[in-house]
Amino acid sequence: MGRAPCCDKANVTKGPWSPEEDSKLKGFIEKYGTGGNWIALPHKAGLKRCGKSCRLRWLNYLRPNIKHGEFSDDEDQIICNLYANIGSRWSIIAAQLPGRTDNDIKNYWNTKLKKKLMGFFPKSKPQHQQNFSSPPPLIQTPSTSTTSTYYTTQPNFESLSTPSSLFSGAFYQTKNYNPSSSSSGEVNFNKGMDSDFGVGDLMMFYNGYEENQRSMLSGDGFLWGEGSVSTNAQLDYSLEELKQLISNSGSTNISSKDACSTSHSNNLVFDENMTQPHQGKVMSYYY
DNA sequence: AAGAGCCCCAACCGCTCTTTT
DNA sequence: AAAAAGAGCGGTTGGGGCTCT
Repeated sequence: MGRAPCCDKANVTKGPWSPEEDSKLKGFIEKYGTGGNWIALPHKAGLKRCGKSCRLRWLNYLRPNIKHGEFSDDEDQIICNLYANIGSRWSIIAAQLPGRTDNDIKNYWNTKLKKKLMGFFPKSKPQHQQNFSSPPPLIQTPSTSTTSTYYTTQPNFESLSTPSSLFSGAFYQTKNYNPSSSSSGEVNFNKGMDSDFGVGDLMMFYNGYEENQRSMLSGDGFLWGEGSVSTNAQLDYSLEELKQLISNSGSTNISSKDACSTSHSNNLVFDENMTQPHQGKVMSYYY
């Protein structure tokens, strides 16, 4: 038996929101809150909209302190860094960028940032590659007001200085790597870790050469692949310089530097002490 | 000036996860 | 413990606006 629809699809308005609808929704939520029930909210607010649609509209557009418009270089860096570490976990990435929504970041990544970064990648594999015979090193960095906990295969991306430095490490998205959230706002990366190994799809970038590989996720939460990961050619350009390079030339001809930066500019921290029964180490994310 | 093609982004869809009954 | 309901997430789409020819 299929699941009942969340709303009567025949009797709900779809498409762009009108100013009247916006003001009704905004006014209602400001006065009464969401009541923890989005499904019932449109009826109470006098809107012919699906609850999910109301939620989306509120979260992505109407709620206070939403930031629209140009992303700053700092925001670019944070997005790139987190994407390189955790993949398309937009909600988690959005939590690091006050005022930005997951939808915004997702759109920005898909339409602009990805292209901006890809524009730098040569179409050939790098000369030097390094095989992982053991789990990759962890990053431990001081945190600011927010703390994220992930693991990475790359020592760090120095200030996210350039696209190629961003992606010279493993660039992965694995099906077994799904953070779950608790009501306290803590996200635990413990799914799929009950067994000793999980196998997921690993996407890797060899300084621009993209390919899918199989990856292994061990019981203690480390991920490493069967393939190799580029470690060369970090480019210490500022984002502004990169933008200039993009605009100046379609072909990139950038001298390489050491790929492995040693400074720790991000705020990803691995808490080795956090464990859960039967589930090995836990990756935690606080915000 | 007009048509075609492209780009961007708001919104939808369908799925999984969490909570409630 | 199981089922149902609700919340949240990520992928995808469609249309409006912009740019190019």
